[in-house]
Amino acid sequence: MLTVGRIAARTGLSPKAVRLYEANGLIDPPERTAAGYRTYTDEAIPVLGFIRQAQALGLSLKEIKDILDLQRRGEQPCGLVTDLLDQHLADIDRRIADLQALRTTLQHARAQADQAADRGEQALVCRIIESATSGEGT
Amino acid sequence: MLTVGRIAARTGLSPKAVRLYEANGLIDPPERTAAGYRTYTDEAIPVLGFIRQAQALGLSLKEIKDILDLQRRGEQPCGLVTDLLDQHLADIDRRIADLQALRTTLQHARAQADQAADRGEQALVCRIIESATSGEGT
DNA sequence: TAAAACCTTGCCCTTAGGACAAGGTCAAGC
DNA sequence: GCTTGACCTTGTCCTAAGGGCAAGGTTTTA
Repeated sequence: MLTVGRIAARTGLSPKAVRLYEANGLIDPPERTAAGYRTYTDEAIPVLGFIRQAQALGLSLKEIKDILDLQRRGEQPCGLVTDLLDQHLADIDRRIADLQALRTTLQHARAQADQAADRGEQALVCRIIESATSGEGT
Repeated sequence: MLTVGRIAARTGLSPKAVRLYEANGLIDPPERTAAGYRTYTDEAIPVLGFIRQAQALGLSLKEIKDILDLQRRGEQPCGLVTDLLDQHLADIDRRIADLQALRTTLQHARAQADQAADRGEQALVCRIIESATSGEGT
């Protein structure tokens, strides 16, 4: 009997995650035993694998659901998928740039630390942070 | 009267954020008017500015609180600050590397899209995602 | 004096589950 | 047949850092 724990183990997910995908409409609710246990068929395995892949590409559960919904309605989701991939690519570029700017700011702040340590200075809290004049968050 | 809205505007924060910092112990609870309005003194302004700076460097509220607690106890927080900065620097390097790997994977997946579009293929959902064989999350 | 603009607390919402509780159920061994 | 351990069920609370809204009280301005 392919219970939630077993199918989770087979797809590298946690049982909780599998139930969450069901609750969020990414996978169809499986049959239940008389006692209420979820019983999956092998058909569910590749769908869960797909979800894992898509998540690894940075897609959110909602985006993955939209893709799966399209496909379940018999439409070809490739257009949506390419759009999403393009968006995420642009987003990742932005985030990399932000992190690199932050890295520079942090390094600058860190460099002040040693100098300040020598002089035993202190400003409001620690000159190290206050001297970091321009920093954009993630 | 320096109300929460005014001090928030003066420090570039939202009133909600200022109240949150108070609830989380980053700033001291200010005096209240008879009606219960928070009334700040000018002394609170640089502290809020410090919080903003530290956040811009990627520190969490909890980390910032630890720094401020040290300082309020009269100890010099520079040691903690340098430790935190070093940790965040290493963390940022990891995240940049992860994002760059993800970017490569995404680009690979995206490149498949156009080819698949030509052939009108479809796999489980869309070959685009399933062909992205190795992808590590953020 | 009346209305606009501000303040108060409290609650629900966001992501993608993790941890835990209380209780029911299945599989194995004796 | 029965026990025990491993598994399942639902439900709740928790994460970070607030945003948004509601109901109601206050201050300020016209």
